[in-house]
Amino acid sequence: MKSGPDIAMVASLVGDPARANMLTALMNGRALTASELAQEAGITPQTASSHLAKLEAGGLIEPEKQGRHRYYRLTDDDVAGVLEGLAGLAARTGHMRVRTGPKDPALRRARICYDHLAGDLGVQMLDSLRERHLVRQKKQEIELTAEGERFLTKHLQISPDMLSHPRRPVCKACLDWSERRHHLAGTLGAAMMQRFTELKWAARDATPGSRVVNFTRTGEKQFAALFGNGKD
Amino acid sequence: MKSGPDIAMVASLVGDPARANMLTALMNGRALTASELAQEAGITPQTASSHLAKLEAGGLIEPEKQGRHRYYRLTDDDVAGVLEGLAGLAARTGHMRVRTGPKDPALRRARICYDHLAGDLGVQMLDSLRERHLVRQKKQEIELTAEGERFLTKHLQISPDMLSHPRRPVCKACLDWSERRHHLAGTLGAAMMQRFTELKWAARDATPGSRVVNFTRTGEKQFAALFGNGKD
DNA sequence: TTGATGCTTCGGCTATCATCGAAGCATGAA
DNA sequence: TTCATGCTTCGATGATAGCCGAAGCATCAA
Repeated sequence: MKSGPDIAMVASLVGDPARANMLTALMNGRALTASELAQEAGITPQTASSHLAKLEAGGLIEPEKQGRHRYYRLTDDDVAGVLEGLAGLAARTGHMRVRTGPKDPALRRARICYDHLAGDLGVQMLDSLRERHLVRQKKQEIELTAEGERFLTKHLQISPDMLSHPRRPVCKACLDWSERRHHLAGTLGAAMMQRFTELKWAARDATPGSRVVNFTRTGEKQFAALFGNGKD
Repeated sequence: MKSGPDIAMVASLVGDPARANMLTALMNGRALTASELAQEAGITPQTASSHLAKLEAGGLIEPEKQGRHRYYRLTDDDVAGVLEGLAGLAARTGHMRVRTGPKDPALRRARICYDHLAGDLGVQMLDSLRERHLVRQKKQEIELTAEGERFLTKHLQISPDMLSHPRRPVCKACLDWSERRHHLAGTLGAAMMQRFTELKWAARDATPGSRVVNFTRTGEKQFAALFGNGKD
């Protein structure tokens, strides 16, 4: 007996246009919120919720809860590989797809996420802190090391005492919207962003509602000196 | 704008259980007839016809007409690769599938296809003829070489004059049912099969309706001496 | 020719499933 | 607390598509 669903089961998940749009939106590795995926697929949040539950049950995507948002990402590279394969088959039979263009590059580079720095530079900063053992990260848990405390005091005039808060962690990994990686949240993330502003290294964009963060020329140099990865 | 179907289009093709069963049946590379695929999927020929048309339009399978049969095979290895990927994703989420067991081994080994030899030995014979340049093959077109004519006369007492027929080609590639490869049809294929019978190398199985061809012990040796590939 | 087999097309039935409105939770802010 | 936001569940609707019976071609055999 042919038995159960097997490949038809997982293929039918990808077979729905709305779900396929969501999955392709996740193809670049970024994790997106449920609402963003709904908009990406052109459907209402209710419908998207139903689709996301199915995709998750099918093992194609994994959720990560973040405040009142719910981020979804592809389970792993195997899923992305199969999607690429399907795209390849579709492309050669003439079923091309118009790729949704890249978003605002400034938004990708640096922006405000709640009250801390996100985007390319935000991810780069946490990477740098981790590599130099100024913080220790286990999944979403981030801990400031003694070496890290000294670093903050010396270079940014941030004392560890300032960071304690009754209901908010000092450090926290926050999933980045434009990158697939984490950046630094928590009271430390907020304090650092505030310090960057005070030092006139960066400022939020003047446009109302914009989340873009503009770095000054000297600010960018200072930032790169502290957290640079040598690429810039 | 999200534009058209893209991966959802091709994924939905695989997403239907009946079509998925057909495709998995084709995964081993063999080409199957429409009716066989219908049986494999557990549906009526009409329904299967509709599915096969869609799969063909989607570029997943390719037809090869053969008499009143219509053989289908996967378009290429890319398709098989994507199917394997999907199977992998399905397997790890617990959606295993019971593989359909192998068919009658005797039928696979040697059988009558219309009036010529098919099965493992039939494919092996054409392979041998091709390797030794006794025939030249381009796709389904097969041509007997001068060297081939001498070979036939010497070893099987088949003269080229016997083979001409007003409406039937001397040589023709015929798609094998148990192998994915071609075997030799045409008046030459028929003449060779007839000669094997006359020489008492082989005989059709006594069971009525059976297409199995039984080789005698000496017949198998003689056959292997002429067309062997060294494996037996 | 007549009959048989393999496959396709047509028409209608049915069931599945995507979709959205409305309401219900959960989290965070004031 | 009260309000707002993000997401989910429930219920009903509507359209897509798989399915089969019947009939129509095409191929092969006698």
